[in-house]
Parts: sequence; C-alpha cells; structure tokens
Amino acid sequence: MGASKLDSFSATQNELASLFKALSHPARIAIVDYLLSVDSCICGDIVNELPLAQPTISQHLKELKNANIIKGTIEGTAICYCINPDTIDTIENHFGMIRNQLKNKCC
Amino acid sequence: MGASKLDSFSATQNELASLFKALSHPARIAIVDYLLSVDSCICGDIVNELPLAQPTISQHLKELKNANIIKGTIEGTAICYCINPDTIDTIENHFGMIRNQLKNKCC
DNA sequence: TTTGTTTATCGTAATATTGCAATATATAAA
DNA sequence: TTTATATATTGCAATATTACGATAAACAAA
Repeated sequence: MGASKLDSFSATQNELASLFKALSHPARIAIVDYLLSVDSCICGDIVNELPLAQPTISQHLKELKNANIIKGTIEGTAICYCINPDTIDTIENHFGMIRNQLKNKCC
Repeated sequence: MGASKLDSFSATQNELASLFKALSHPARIAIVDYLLSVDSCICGDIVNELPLAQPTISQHLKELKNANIIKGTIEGTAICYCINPDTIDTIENHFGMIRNQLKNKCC
C-alpha cells in the first residue's frame, strides 16, 4: 500500500497533523519567518527573498493558506499575505495541553 | 526536480521543519496522544492501540525518536518510550516568539 | 539449547511531495 | 485595446513517504 490511513484516526488528530504538515517544509518556515520580520503585511516580494521559482512559492503559499496559517487579501494586482494569529493560538494551546499532561508523569 | 532544497535555508529553519514533519502524520500524533494518556511510561502495546502493523508503528516510533520528540529506554525485552519534555519546550518557545513578533503587526 | 516475546530492518508497491518551465488569468496603466 | 505586472494553474520528472509481509536480532524463560 502506501499513503496514510487517514480514516483510522480522529478528526482532531488529522487536523493537528495537517497543521504540522503545513509547517514541515523549510521554505514554508522561511515564508512565515519573512512575514513576521516585515513590519507591515506587504508580500509578493517573498519571491525575491527565497531561492525558489515563483510557481514553487505560489504553491507553498497555497498550502499555508489552506492550513489557515496565513491569510491573503487581494490588493489591486498584488496579494497581501499575513499570519493568521488564530491558528498560531490553536497550535500554542495544543502544546499547553501537552505540557499539562506531562506534569505528574515519569521520564 | 523534486525533493527539497535544504541547503538553501538556515539550520534553524531546517530543524524546525524537521520537528514539524515528525508531527505531521496522524499516526504519530496518535502515538504522542497515547503516551500522554498512559500514566506510567509503559509502551510496546502501542501496536494494540493503533490500526497499523507492527513494522509501521516501529517506523513511526523511529521518526519520533530521531526528532527527539520521544525517548526510549531498553527494559528487558521491551522498550519504554516516553515524551521528551525538552523538545516540547523547544516548539512551545518557538510559538511564543511568533506570538511576540505578532504584537505590533497589522492583520 | 530451544522456545516464545518484543522490537528492528529489508524489500517493495502505492501514493504524495517538491520544483519548475510553460502557460493562463487578472488587473492596472498607457 | 495594448502592454506590463502579479499571481495561479498545468504538466511532468525527481524524490520522499507510507504501509506491510517476511525476516532478523536480542533477550528471557523453560
């Protein structure tokens, strides 16, 4: 076979895995880093920042957008992408829960 | 081509991406969930908990171990796997930094 | 030593991801 | 309308991931 047995896991487990998958490529981490470093939410020039072709960047942006990690607003010809703080919260909360469960454990 | 251009990104970006990649599969999320739900750090029976064959689980455990998300101690014939709190810290800190950078931004 | 138990590795098929050239689409400006 | 600019989509080759049967390795108990 191959390809994961998604139906065998809970919705939450699949959603979390999708979020992490969206962040599992260095180019996408670099895009998030760049969006955080830019003071205003101007974008598009991400293509000039990363050593990847425009279609590749577009693809990575699409994945980040599908995962709700970034959001894009059309601004004339350009598109203004920026981080979606809600999704950051979701992930942060998950690790908070892990931290809570880790108390009272061995290891 | 295909396969990612790892050399083009910073060490930190690659390391973070690797961490997230280790968490990017529902089976591995389920393993982490299970390890958190079990009071003591007894393992091995993860195979009975998940709808996957033993070699597949072993492979997923290996990836989690390589990413330092879990650690395993040999205990006779069995191996006791448990969460590595240090790596949880690392990821949590990263999101803390993102949260800080997000203040004073638009969106 | 032989047997049973637990975990790891190998080999391989099915599928998914990555990257980019070529091209399409959409809008602004001339 | 024509031209330039910004982004998305398509198609495809290279590579990586996922899953598992078969088998190996490591060790405890009989």
